[in-house]
Amino acid sequence: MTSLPSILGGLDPTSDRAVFRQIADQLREAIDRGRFKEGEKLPSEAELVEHYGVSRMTVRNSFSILQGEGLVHAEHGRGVFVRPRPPVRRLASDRFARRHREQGKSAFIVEADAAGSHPTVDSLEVKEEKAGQDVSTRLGSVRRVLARRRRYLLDGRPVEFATSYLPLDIARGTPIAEPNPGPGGIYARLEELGHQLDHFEEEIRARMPTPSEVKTLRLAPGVPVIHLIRTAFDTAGRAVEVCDTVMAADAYVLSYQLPAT
Amino acid sequence: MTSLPSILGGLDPTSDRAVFRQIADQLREAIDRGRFKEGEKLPSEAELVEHYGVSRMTVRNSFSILQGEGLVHAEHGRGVFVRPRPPVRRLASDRFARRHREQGKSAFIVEADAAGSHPTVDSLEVKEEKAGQDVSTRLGSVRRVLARRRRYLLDGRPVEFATSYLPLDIARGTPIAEPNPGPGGIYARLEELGHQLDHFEEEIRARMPTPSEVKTLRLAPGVPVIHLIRTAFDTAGRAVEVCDTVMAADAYVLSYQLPAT
DNA sequence: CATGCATACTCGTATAGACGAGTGGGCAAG
DNA sequence: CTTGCCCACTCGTCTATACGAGTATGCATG
Repeated sequence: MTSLPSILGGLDPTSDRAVFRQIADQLREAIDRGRFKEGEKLPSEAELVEHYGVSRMTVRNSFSILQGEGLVHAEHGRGVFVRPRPPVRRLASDRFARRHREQGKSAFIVEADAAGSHPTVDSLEVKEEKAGQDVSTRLGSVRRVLARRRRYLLDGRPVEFATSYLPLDIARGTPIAEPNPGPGGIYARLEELGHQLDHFEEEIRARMPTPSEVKTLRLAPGVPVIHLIRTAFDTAGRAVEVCDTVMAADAYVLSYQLPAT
Repeated sequence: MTSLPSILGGLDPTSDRAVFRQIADQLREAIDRGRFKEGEKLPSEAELVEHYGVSRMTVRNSFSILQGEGLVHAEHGRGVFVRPRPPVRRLASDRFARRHREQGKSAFIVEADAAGSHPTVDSLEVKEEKAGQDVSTRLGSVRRVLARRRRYLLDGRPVEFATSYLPLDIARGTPIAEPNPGPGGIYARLEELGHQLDHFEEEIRARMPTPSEVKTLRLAPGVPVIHLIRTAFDTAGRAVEVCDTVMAADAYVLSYQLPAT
């Protein structure tokens, strides 16, 4: 183990930059330079207190900055570690192409298998409920909807939480209202029911997670979520489904292909 | 002003939830319920110390949680305020359609004007430089590129920082290498130069900002960035431009339209 | 009336100390 | 050798205090 002073330097008392920021800066730089590698343990609070000659709260303050940036994570009783960048899942813009649907398996399963990961779907809930303001508007002023909630996991890690909303007059009494809608998912069923799909509209936001999202996605501090709202339109121009998806941002790259016409 | 106890309730000493989390929970809920409105000042640290009978650091700890969630922001000497949700800028997926280009103004200016905001572009830098690993790969192993850097502001607020990279054999000595490339932007110039555009590819990530991004975008704590990398392809299948964009996530909603074929 | 300063109130930074709780290694007892 | 406990080390939470610095308000002075 290399000695601390050789990695971390000292403080500049003349600087007007707060001490805890200077410490955070030095740790961040050391991480960026690879002096501390992914998954590696940073010096303990006590060691940094010793090295810099500051109080423990000041060191903790520095750590909390890095934690907020998603650079490190603390483990109670073990130490503070450089957060490994987890493998990412790519979502291609053609993931809902009919040709994929025709193969029967869901987009999530197919992609995960291809990437060599072990996909799971859990906490499936299917029920009728009152439509929220936003969903109601998007679906064209419907009052009640069928809601399909599910959570996706990759190698045991939750990465995505999604809810599909469908108008009752379309979904009630069909396979769509079943926990397992069958091969090709609900888009395949919609087309069988005569709702030929025309196009999708996707809205993307990024923000910090709510506490409840932190819980269901087991998010580390400093990890934002990608909030995607997709509306499916049939050839008659009617919105037949709204899918509200919250993804752990550190697990995803979205990819879109746009024509230049 | 309503009295604090009527809004905030007390602590549960039997709970194993940390005191500062309980306080954060109560404040968060009060904000969600609209007891504290956008832009409104929360009770001061001193008031909360009084109300809950805890030390100041504990209260500050609560605030720092809410700040990390992007719910509130502190102003030195003034107080802690509920962060207003700023007006968002929508990026439609047809924003690079040729018909828009033909009108001459840049997409950013047109959209901002339409939304009634006052758009600005600053810190324009145009220079030749060595291509980074990623850019080089995307452009097909070029070594040096023309880099065009600019920052976009809306009503004085920086919302986006973008860099375009173009292969030198395409851009050198053309209007693209000028600070102002002329009406329709560089895509119009590319087509005039014989590089008929075929399609774009966009990759989207979300993450917490680096300190340097916090600075140039003047980001509040708890605001993630959307990182968008767009590659433009001509009809010959060659990548003719890579545009690397970092956006303040609280200022944007991206919108894409996908065919269902 | 206008200016400017004093002052009270705000958050920012830092110290020092205390106890709790999770983790892991070593040692002693079986 | 295995089991189980103790202990050292780690981060988590909380208190109490101190001083600095930005903001706003009102009052005194000109």
